[in-house]
Amino acid sequence: MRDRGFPTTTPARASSRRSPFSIDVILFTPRGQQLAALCVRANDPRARERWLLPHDSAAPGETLDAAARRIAKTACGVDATWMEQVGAFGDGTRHPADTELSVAFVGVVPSDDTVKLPGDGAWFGVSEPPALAVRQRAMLDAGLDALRTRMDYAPIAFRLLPERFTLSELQAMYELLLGKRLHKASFRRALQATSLVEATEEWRSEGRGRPAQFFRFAPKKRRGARRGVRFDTLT
Amino acid sequence: MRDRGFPTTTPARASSRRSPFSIDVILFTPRGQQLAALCVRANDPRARERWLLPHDSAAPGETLDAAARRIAKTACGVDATWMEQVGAFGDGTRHPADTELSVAFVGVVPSDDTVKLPGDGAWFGVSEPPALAVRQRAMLDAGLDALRTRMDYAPIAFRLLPERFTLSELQAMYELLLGKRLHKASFRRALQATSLVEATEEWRSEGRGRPAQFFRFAPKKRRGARRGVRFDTLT
DNA sequence: TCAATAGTGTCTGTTAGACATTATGGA
DNA sequence: TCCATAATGTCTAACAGACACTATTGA
Repeated sequence: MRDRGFPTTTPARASSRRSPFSIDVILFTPRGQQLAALCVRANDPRARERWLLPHDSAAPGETLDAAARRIAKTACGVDATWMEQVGAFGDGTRHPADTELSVAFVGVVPSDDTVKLPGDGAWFGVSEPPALAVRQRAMLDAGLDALRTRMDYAPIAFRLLPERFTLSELQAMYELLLGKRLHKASFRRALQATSLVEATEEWRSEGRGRPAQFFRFAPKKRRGARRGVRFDTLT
Repeated sequence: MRDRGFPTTTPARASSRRSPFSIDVILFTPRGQQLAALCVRANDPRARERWLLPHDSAAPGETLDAAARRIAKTACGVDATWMEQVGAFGDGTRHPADTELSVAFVGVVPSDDTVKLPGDGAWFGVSEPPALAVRQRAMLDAGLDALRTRMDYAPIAFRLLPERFTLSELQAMYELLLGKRLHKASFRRALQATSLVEATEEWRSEGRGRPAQFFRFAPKKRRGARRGVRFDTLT
């Protein structure tokens, strides 16, 4: 399943010609009440205790995005349900592939899909990351920042939920991704205003309290200009 | 002035070993009522009519940011007053340096500094860009997007104004950067709330109407949490 | 005086956040 | 019945946008 004819996620240093740049993937999944990031063990037998971000070089003719998705699938066994580029990292920092440059991608996989992980991978809670090479540590931090920043512009939370979900589940996912609690009534009002979800006829039966209605992700066209002059988070 | 011992901004293709990636700079300046982007003529005598974004490879030991600032200064003669990385571009698209990958940076220079431009450069209004290689065109578009997006998080407008400026000048700069008109009273209220500027004792004498007070950029600590649950511009 | 620009006061509709209340099922 | 969770109604403070008004200079 993991050998798809492409190089492995932790390429041997001894490869014939060194690649000019690596593509590194920061993959997140919900785990408990916080996010976890995927790391893999070093292939190098002398450094089996070191952890790395999944990375590889791009195959000839392969787009950056395709390479990142391939690396993610190789590392965790399933396709990422959302992925975007974070940026390029270099500046002479240390990287396990010894490349001058690395292009970081951030992605997510639903937690249901993370149960069976290839043997050399492990999920680390974002609050206790393993020791990484300097450049990969910078990419991990930037990946988490990018994930949270882009939540406002991409339907990331929905890509981590099943097709049908309750509003409480959706709110919990937003809280987990953002790392902070949200106000229930405000959350639902804001959600209502965006026309991102539509109610289904199904209700959840299990559990103790009042049943919750299931919703599905169904974004409507889009709304007019947002109000305001925002200077918000200036330096 | 332009020959600083580094490669020129439009390196000859015939260089001994091809660089693995280029660094490309999208430089903007206010020109009239809109932004203009800097392009340079191709060095290649067969293609003197082609335009390019300033680009080069990074020198050994040079950081990405330092290289981008050097390229910008070489291309327009003065230092950029703000610059950030946009991202990595590749995917097999055409690029004048024939590299597999390009790292784009976006920056700004005040319009006062753009009067004397090295001979092979020219400013193009963002609404009429010249024909560029596919990858550079993508970088130009992404650079403008990045500039406008990051205005809310970086004091870009202030980097395009002299140390002392009037609130009308500041608002005009925001309008030029964002490409849209803003409401005067709301603009000033929002500015007040951010504590980004402080008044000086100086007033502008010139001109017809009532004199305007000069302000200076002087950001105070930073404010508490911003309100709200924002889903704004979801897909 | 008028023209032009700077700066401010006030009103209104919208919304975030808080709180309370109702609704509905299981134990 | 009580408890737990879902869902909604109402109040308030903050704020964006609009408008009008005052202030101060030069022509």
